[in-house]
Amino acid sequence: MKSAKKPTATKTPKGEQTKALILNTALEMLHERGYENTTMRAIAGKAGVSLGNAYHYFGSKDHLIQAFYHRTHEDHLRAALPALQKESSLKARLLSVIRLKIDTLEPYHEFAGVLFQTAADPHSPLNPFAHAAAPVRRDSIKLFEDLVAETKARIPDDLRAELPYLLWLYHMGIILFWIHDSSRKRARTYRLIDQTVDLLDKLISLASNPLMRPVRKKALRLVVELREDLTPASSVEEKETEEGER
Amino acid sequence: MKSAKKPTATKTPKGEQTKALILNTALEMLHERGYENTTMRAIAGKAGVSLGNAYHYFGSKDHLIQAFYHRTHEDHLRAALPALQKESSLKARLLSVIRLKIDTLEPYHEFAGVLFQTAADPHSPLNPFAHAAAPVRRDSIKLFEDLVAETKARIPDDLRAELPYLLWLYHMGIILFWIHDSSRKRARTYRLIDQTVDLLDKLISLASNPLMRPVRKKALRLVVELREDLTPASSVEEKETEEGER
DNA sequence: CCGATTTCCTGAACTCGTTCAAAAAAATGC
DNA sequence: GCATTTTTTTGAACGAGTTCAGGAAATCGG
Repeated sequence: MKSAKKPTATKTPKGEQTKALILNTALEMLHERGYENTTMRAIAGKAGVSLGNAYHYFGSKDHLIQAFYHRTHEDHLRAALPALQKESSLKARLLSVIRLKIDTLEPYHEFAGVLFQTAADPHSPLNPFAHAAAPVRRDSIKLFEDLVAETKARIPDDLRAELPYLLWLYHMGIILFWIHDSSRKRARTYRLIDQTVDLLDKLISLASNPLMRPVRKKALRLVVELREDLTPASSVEEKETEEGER
Repeated sequence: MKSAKKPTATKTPKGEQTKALILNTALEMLHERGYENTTMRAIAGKAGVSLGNAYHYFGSKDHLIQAFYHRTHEDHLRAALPALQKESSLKARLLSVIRLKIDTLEPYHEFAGVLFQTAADPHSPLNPFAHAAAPVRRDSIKLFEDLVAETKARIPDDLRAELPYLLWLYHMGIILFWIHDSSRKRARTYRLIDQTVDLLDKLISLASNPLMRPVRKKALRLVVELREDLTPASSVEEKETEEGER
C-alpha cells in the first residue's frame, strides 16, 4: 500500500459500465477468496480488463474495500429499517439493529479483520473515525438517529443529542469483538450483544436520573469535544483530506 | 505483508550479535524516517547484512514493529514506576502513568498509526487484544496492577480485580485518540486525559456505592467474560497461534 | 583435529500493489 | 465528416515484502 491516488470519476456510459464490472468482479472474488487471495491482477483478469484500467477506476485496493463497506451497509439498512417499524422501545430497537448488523457481516467474517486494519490508519481516507464527511459513516450514524428518534423513553435532551453517535461507537465496538470471535456460530458475540444492550438500557435510565445531571453533563461535554476533535468541521480543506497521503 | 514465517531463535553468540545489530539499526531508521520509508533492504544495507539474513532473524517487518513496541514499553516503565512511588491516590497515579505513556510515544507519532494497523488484524500474533500470552501485553497490564495495588481507596473487591484490565483498555483508547490527534503539541490528547481521568475517578466512586451493586455485578460479569473470550487460556494450542497465518 | 551437523548468511527470484507514458476509442465542436 | 479534445485502456516497469536453494561459517562429537 502506497499512495493511492484518487480515482477519476466516470464520465461516459462505457466507463460507468466498466467500473461496475470491475467492482462486481472484485466483490465476488473478495467474498469467495478473501482479501489476500484476491489480487488486483486477478480481479482485472477475471473482469477482462487490464491492470491499469482497474486502477483508473479504483485508486487502490482499499477503495474496493470501501465499496464493499458501502454495500454491506446498504444490506444492513434494508434489514434494519423494517425492524425499526416493528419495535418502538429503545432497547428492542437497539437489539434488533445490532443483531442484524452482525447477521449482515457474517458471510465476510474471515476477511473482516482487513476492514478494521485499513480503517485504523489515521491517514487513510477510509478511516471511519476521522473524516466525518465519509458518506458511509454519515449514513451509518443516521441509522442510529432514526433509532433514537420517535422513541418515547424519558431521556434528557443533552443525552439524546449525543446518543446516536454513542450508539454508533458502541456498534463499532461490537464489530471489533465479532472480528476476534471464533466461537461457533459467533455465539459469544450474540451473547455479548444481549448483555450489553440490557446494560446500556439500564445505564441510559441511570444517566437520565436528575441526580446524575452533573456527572452526565461532564461526560457529555467530553463526548462532544472528542467527537468534534476527531471529526473536524470538514469541507473547509478538501484538498488536504482528499489526497490519500501516507 | 504476506505470511511471515516465524523467525528462528538465535543459537550462537554470533547470531545474537547480528540480531541485535539488525534490530538497533531498524529501530533507529524507523525513528528517523518513519515506517514506509524504512525498507527491509535499507535496514539490511545499513546494518551491513544481506536482505535474507534480516528475514532469518525477523520473520517479517511486523516483527520489527513488535520489537519497537517492546522498547517503548520499557521506556514507559522506567518513567512510570517512580511516579507510582510519589503518588498514592488512584487518580494521581493514573494521571501520571497515562501522561507519561503519551510522553514516551510522542517521538513516534507519525508512524504510530501503523502500530495500530498491525495490531488490528486478529490473525496477527502481534495483536495485543488477542493472545494474552504476548509478553508486551502482560507487562503492560502488570503496570496497571501495580497502579491499583496499595491504593487505599474504598473499592469493592470485584471491581478492584478487574480494574487493571479496564484501565489498560482505557489507556489503549487514549492511544487511539492520540494517534488521530493532530493538534499542536498534542494539546487535545492531554486535555482528554485530564478530563477522562477525572471522570473515571468519579465513576469508580459511583460504582463503589453499595446501591450500585447490582449494575456493577452485571457489568463486571460481562467484562470478565469479554476478557476471557478474547484471550483464551493460551499455552494449550501453541502451534495454532504461533504461525502467523492469514 | 577432523568429519558431520547445525546455524548463519547470501543473492536471485517471485508476487503484488502501484505508476506512467502512450495508444486506442469515444465524445465534442464546427 | 473531420479535427480536436477528452476519456478509456493497455502493458511495461518499479519498489517493496517475502521466499528459497544453496554456500560459508561455526559448533560439536569423538
